[in-house]
Amino acid sequence: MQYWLMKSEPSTFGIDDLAQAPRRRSHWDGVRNYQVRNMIRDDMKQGDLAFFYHSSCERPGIYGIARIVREAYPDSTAFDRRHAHFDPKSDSAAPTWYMVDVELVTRFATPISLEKLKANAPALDDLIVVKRGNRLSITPVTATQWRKVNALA
DNA sequence: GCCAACGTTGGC
DNA sequence: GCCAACGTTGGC
Repeated sequence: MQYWLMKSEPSTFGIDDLAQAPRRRSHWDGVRNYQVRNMIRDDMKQGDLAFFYHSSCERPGIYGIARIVREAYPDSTAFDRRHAHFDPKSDSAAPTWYMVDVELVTRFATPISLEKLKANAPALDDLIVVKRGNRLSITPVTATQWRKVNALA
């Protein structure tokens, strides 16, 4: 059982979208980075929990918790010529890109802003998302970090 | 809108 | 295999 942090732009897909999805479940598609691909394909397991982070928005921060309900399977949007995430190099016989399914667990009554996460240094210094220049849309979170962030919520 | 940071691409 | 150019991300 591992912990994660999953980033998304709320203008594209935010925690409200997940809350309104049927059974509060959705694909997490569009991963087009090899490091992230490897993590979701090789390390992410059913039952893992993840912080739902909003980026590129007015108040970046952690808005709630989601659970991995389906492990990695081929990301069909990579094969869809009309899709924004279409990847002509991806072969359906040997898929390059994978996605998982997530289910909303909790929406925080008060989101934990990036500002607040940073204010809790050094305890959360190593939380990858607060690091400058981090561009990975999914990052691992240690059990200690998980506990500390939850204590802030 | 700016810009730093980073991943990817492609010429050599 | 190197590395400059380019595109993207994401906070501010």
